[in-house]
Amino acid sequence: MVKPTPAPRNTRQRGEVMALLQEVDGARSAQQLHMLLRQRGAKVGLTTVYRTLQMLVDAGDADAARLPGGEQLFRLCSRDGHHHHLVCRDCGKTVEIAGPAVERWADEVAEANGFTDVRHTIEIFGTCRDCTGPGSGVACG
Amino acid sequence: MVKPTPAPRNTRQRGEVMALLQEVDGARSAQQLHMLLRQRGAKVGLTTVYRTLQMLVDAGDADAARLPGGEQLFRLCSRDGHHHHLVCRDCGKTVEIAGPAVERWADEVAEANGFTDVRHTIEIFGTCRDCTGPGSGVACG
DNA sequence: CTCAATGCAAAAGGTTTGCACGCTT
DNA sequence: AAGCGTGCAAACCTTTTGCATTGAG
Repeated sequence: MVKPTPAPRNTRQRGEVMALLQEVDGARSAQQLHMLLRQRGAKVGLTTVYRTLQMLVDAGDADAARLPGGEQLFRLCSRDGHHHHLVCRDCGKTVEIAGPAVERWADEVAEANGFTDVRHTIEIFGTCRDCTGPGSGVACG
Repeated sequence: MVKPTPAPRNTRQRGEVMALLQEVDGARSAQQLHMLLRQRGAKVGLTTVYRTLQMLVDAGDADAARLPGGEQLFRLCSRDGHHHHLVCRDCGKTVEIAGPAVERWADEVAEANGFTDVRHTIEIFGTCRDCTGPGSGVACG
C-alpha cells in the first residue's frame, strides 16, 4: 500500500478543539477559537488550532469560508456533499444551505463561456434574527 | 456642504495603473500589476498601486475578488450595478455575469432563515478556452 | 520505543500605515 | 502656496513552517 493511513492520534488538544467547535456550532476564526479555548482554561497552542482545523477541512469534516477581509471562518460540517453557508455576521451562527439550481447556474454560465474545471465560492452573510432586534450582537452562537 | 469632494488629481502613476488595467482587461493581483508596471518601465510604487486600486473599488470603477488563498484580484468594472465574475484561474481573463435568479435565491434563502441585511459573494473560477488546451497558462489576458 | 503531535518563535505573504518629500492644482 | 499623492520602510494580521520536545499507541 502506498498510503497506510497515518492513523490520527487522540490528543487532548484535538479533543478540546473538537469539543469547542461542536459547542459553538457556528463560524469562528482560528484566532477566535484559540481565544475561547484559553478562556475556558484549555491549553492549546494557536498553531495546533490551525493545524487541527486544516486537518478537519482536508478530511471534509469542516469547511472554511473567507470573509471579505481575508480572515477565514471555520465550522464543523454535517452535510456531506458540496454546499454553501449562510452566516450571521454578528454571532457567526451558520445555516448550511444547498442550492442545486445555483450550482447548475454557475456551471452553465462557465461552460457557456468556454470555461472548464469550474469551481465556485458562494457565501451569504446577513444578520440573524437573534442579532437583529436589541443592541445585542455577540452572543447567540 | 460636508463633502466638498476632495477632487482627485491626475498623476502619472494613476494614469499608468489605469492604462494597464484597461489593457489587461482581466483580474490581476496588486502585486502582479505592480510587477507588470515595472516591466514596462513605469515607475510606480507598490503602495500606490494598492492605494489606486482601493480608490477605484471605493468609487465603484473596479472591484475586488478574493482568491481561495486570500489574495485579492482587481479589475475594472464596466457594468454598473451588482454583478459577479467568472475568472480564469490561469490567465485572469474575466467575464462579468449577472444572475438575477441567483441574487433572488440568496436573498430568499437568507430571509427564509430570518436573516436581514443580506449580502453575498459569488465567484466562479475556471480555466478558459485559451488556457485549456496546450501546456499554456500564463499569457492570454 | 517510534513517530505523529505540540508549541514556541520566526518566516511568510499580502496589505496597510507613518512620515517626509514632490507634484498637481 | 496648499494639500493631495507618492514611496520607502516598517507595521500589521493571519496563516505557515522549522525544530526540539512531548506523548499516544
